[in-house]
Amino acid sequence: MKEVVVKLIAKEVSLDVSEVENSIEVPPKSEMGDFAFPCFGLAKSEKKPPVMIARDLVGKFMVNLPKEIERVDVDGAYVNFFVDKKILAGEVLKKVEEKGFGKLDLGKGKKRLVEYSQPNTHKAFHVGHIRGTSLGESLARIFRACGEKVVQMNYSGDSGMHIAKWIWCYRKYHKKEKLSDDESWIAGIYVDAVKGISENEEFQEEVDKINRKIESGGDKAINALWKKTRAMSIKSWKRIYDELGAHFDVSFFESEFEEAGKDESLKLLEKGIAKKDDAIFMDLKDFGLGAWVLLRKDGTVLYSAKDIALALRKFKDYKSDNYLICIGNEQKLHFEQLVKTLELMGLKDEASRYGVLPFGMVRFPEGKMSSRSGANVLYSDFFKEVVKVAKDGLKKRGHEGNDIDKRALKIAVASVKYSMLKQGPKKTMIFDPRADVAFEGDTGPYLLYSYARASSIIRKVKSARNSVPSKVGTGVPSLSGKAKVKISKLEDSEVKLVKKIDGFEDVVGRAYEGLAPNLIANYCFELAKDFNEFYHACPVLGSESEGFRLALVGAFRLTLGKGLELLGIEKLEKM
RNA sequence: GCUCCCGUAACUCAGCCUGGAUAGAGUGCCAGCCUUCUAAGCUGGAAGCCGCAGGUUCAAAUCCUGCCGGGAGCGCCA
Repeated sequence: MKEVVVKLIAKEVSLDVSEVENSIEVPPKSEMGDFAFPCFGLAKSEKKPPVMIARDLVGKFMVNLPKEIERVDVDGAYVNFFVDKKILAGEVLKKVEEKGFGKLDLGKGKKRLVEYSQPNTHKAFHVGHIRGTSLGESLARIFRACGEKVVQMNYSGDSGMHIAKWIWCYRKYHKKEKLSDDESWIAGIYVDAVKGISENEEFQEEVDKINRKIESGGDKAINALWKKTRAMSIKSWKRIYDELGAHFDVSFFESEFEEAGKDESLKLLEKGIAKKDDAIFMDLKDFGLGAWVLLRKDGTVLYSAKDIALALRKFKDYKSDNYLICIGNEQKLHFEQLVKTLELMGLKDEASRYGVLPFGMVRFPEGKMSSRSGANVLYSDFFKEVVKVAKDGLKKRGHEGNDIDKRALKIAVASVKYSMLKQGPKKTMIFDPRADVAFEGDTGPYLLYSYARASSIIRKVKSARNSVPSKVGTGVPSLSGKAKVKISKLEDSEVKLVKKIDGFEDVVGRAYEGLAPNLIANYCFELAKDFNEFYHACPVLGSESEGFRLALVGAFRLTLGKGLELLGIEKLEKM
């Protein structure tokens, strides 16, 4: 539809097609038209006031209006175009039915590695991880929808000082307690360790000693304890990832990169790329990136060195056009230091393919949801609450059934993921469990509900068709859309919905370019809103335009379904 | 002190990349709508020096500069 308008304008104006295309806008109100062309920019070259240019253009357009355009109008310096809604609706329904709908080729042929989630063993999987996991998963899906080959990668911190602290604390204060895979117990010991060390400086020396023992692998008892507790943490993530619908093609652990990281650091020192004083470090002050320590003064390895080794592994085994890493804001500098170091190592090309998407912290409104793990809120504690709210909601509305727990969980996950994704990734987000887990308005459950409503209509038609097969040809129209549906005069809410559906691929493209799943989330909400307005204004079953409306419901359902998939939110046929 | 991010309605946020027509949602508040496809819904209303001050432009929430306020980071945590 837009192309028709573009062509029409380009013929009369001294701009080329792409310039016209970029300047076309959608008017703020639908009564003003479907497309608008502002004439301000032409004033200079035409040497005429914009208002007059607009008036002249409209005059020219009127002479030979293509059938897709109903009429043109002038409003100040704008030329407004009104398209034929029936033709538009027909085109949109046809487009949605096509196999490749929602698939773009912006990233065709591109290979990408996405690293995200990165939980630490022996520490809490907290709400910040939920944000990162949701973001990374959604991005991976968007990349794929745009034609990229994507490898989803997790990288977990199973080695390092935090492990030493945990083991130190367990052996010193909690030895009598039975090892448990209960998250809050595991996280609690870490918190206890941090507290203990901050109270007595000598304790850090004890921890350092354990750290050296872990790294050298010489102490059998410590090794066994590490192995066992590590496995417990990892086990607890499996359930979390299942619930969150996160998928990883490959999982790496820090412990795999200790040796290589150490070797690489020593090599850098030998080559004079790294420096040594107390510790071995990269001097990046000239680049405004400070100093980046690779090995401690006792020679043990830091996560910086491990990240270098990991990067080399990525380049070697997962050669990609882009290596994206999705991490918390507070680690931004660290990765800038990594990229600069790779550059200094002579890996300029690879370094330039490294991309960092830092996301903001998740905070809670003051005084709420504090937990024994400090400022962090554990995944399990938090989700228990949300699921309960979802289940109560289902019961309150009479949605019983033996799969109520399953549905409550899906609703809870949708709620949390949606509120994590609907905001721009950079922003520090204030997560108010009470508000964000409310299920009304701009929320995940609202999307699920809208989807379920559409599904319900379609179910009704199908069952009607099954029970009265003889009527197929007359009363109940085809759902496949292959049969032509008659489109009579459209209601406003129908037009609105059609136009919104039409905008889906555009949004996917922008989300892809901007690494911004929030655009898709916002779109899904608008789409659902338009559907609900339509749902209210236009009865489907038994109406005169049943055929068209059914097709429209189907198109909506399909589009929202694709949007939810890109967000990594599981659909629900029934609430 | 330096670097990065944020500042839009009472609250939580879109819009800013790529400047255009009276700045949009949701929540909360007020007033309505369930004998009709799921009321987790729909309709209407009140509510804004778009942090402040300059600059660029025919046109600035949007671009530039400075300031103010909040957050994060800045060598042996990850």
